[in-house]
Amino acid sequence: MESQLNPHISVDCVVFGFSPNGIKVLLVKRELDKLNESPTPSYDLKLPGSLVYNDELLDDAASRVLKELTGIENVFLERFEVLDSLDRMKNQKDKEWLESTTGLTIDRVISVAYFGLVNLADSELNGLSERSKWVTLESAIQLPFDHSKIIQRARELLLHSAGTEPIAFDLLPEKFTIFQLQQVLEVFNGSGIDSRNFRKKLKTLDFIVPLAEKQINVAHKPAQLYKFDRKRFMQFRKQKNASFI
Amino acid sequence: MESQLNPHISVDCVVFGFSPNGIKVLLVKRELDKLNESPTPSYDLKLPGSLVYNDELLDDAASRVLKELTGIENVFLERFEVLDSLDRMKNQKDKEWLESTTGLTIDRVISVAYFGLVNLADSELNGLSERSKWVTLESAIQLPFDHSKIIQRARELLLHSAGTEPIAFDLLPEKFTIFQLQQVLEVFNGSGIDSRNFRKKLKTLDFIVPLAEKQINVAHKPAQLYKFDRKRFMQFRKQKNASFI
DNA sequence: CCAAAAGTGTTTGGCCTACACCCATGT
DNA sequence: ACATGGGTGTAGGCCAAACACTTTTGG
Repeated sequence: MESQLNPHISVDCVVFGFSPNGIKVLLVKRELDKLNESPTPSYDLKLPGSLVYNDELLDDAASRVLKELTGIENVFLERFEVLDSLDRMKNQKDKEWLESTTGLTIDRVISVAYFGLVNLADSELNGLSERSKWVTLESAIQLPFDHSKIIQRARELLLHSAGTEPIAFDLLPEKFTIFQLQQVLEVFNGSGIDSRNFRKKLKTLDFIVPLAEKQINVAHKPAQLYKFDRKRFMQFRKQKNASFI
Repeated sequence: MESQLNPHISVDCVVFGFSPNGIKVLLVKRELDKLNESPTPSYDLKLPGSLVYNDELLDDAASRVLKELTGIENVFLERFEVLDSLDRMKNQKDKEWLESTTGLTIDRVISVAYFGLVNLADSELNGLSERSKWVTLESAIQLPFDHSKIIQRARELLLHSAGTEPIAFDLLPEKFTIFQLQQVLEVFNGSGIDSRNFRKKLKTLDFIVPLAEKQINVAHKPAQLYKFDRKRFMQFRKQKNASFI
C-alpha cells in the first residue's frame, strides 16, 4: 500500500455557513481552461472534494481536502452518505476534468459525503482561499457531478438533527456560555427555550463541561464558560431518546 | 467501465435471524485449505460479503452477494456504515485469502456494511446454502477482518431503531396478537416489557388496528388479532420523540 | 382440573414545564 | 443609576414503571 491516490474512492464536503442573513454553502472554483483551451480563463463551481490516498482514512481525507481547496481547517466534519450511482460521471466534461487533474484513468468513483457547519462571523474564516466562495443554497442547484443532490441531502439532515447531532457546537467558539448555546438552539427550534429549565437540563449532561474560567470585559455579570466534550457526547447520543433540547 | 470486480470496494451483510430464543446472525464458511495446504479441510466463519463489480450499485451488490453466498433473497437490506480503517487487512491470512479467491492484488478495501432482519421460522429460509450458518451473537466475537466490529455496530443500530422503525412488523404475520408483538420487541430489547403498561400504550397508537377477529384453536383464552397500518405509522414517526416502546 | 396466555387498574416517583426575581459588571 | 445578561427554586401535571389477580380456552 503506497501513498497514491485511489482512483475509485473520493470524499466531498458540504460546509454550511451560518449567518443572521441565512445559510450559505461553500464551493470551490473548478478551472476549465485546460479542457477547452479557450484564451479566457473560465471556471464553474463544485463542492470541495477529491480522491482519497490509499493510506489515508476517509475522515482525514475530508479534512485535508477541505483545507487544501478552501483554506478552512478545524471544522468538524461528519460522514453522512455514500454516493454510488453509476451515472455520477455521466457528464463527459466531469470525467475529463477529473482525469486531467489527477493524471489517472477514471472509470467508477464512489464518494463519501461529509457535512460541516461554521459560523460565517468567525474571524478564523479569513484564511478562505481565493478559489473558494460562499453561495446561497438557491444558487447551488446546477453543480457538476451529483453535487446539487448531495447538498440537498445535507440540507435535509441539517433541518432534522438540531437536537440530536452536535451541529450547534460547530457554530460556537471553543469556550462558550450557556446563553450562547441557547441562542443557537433557538434559531434551529424556531425560538423559545426557558433558560432556567435549560440550565437545569445541561447540568445533567456530562458533555457540557464547565471551565475554571469566566467571561471578562462584559457589561454584565460575567458568565461561566463551558466547553463541549465530543467524546462524551458520542456516548450520550447512543442512548435511546437522546436529545439535548 | 467493464463488468469486473473493483479491488477497492466491497459490501458486507449483517443479517439477523429472529427467533423466540434470541437473535442469531448469518455467517458463511471460508475455506482455508488452499492457504495452508493441509490434508484435512478447514474453514472459519465470516460475514457474507464480497467485492463489488464496477458496473454494479452497492445495494445490488449486497443483495447479489447475500444470495450467492447464503441462498437467501428478498431481504430488505439497509446500508448503515462505511468501514475504512487502514488495518482491516492487518491479518495477513485475510489478505491472502481474498487475493486467492479473487485473483486480484489487494491493497486497500473500503467496505460498505448492510443490515437486514428475517424471521428464522419463515419457511422461505429453507433455501439456505450448505456453506452458511446461523450463530448466536455471543459466538460471533472473533471473526476475520473487522466483522465482529461490524456486527456489534449493527446490533447497536437494531437496539436503537427497534421502537422507531417498523422493523418489528417485518417479523410478524399479517394478523398478530399483542403478545406476539411484545415478544419480538423483547428480543430486541434484551427482554423485559411489562404487558399491562405495553397494552395501555398500544391503545393510544392508531397504527395498531384491532380486527374483528380472534385466535381459534389455541389452548388458552383466544387473543384479539391486530394489523399494522403502515401509513398511519409513517405519520406517527414524524413526531419529535416518536417511539412505541 | 390443569396449563397457558389474555386481559385489566392503581400507585409511585421522576421529569418536564411554567413562572419571577436578585446579582454582578461596564458605561 | 441603568442596561445587560447571569444565575437561581418551587409547585403542578404528565408519563413511565412497578406491581397481581381473574378469565377463557384446549387438553
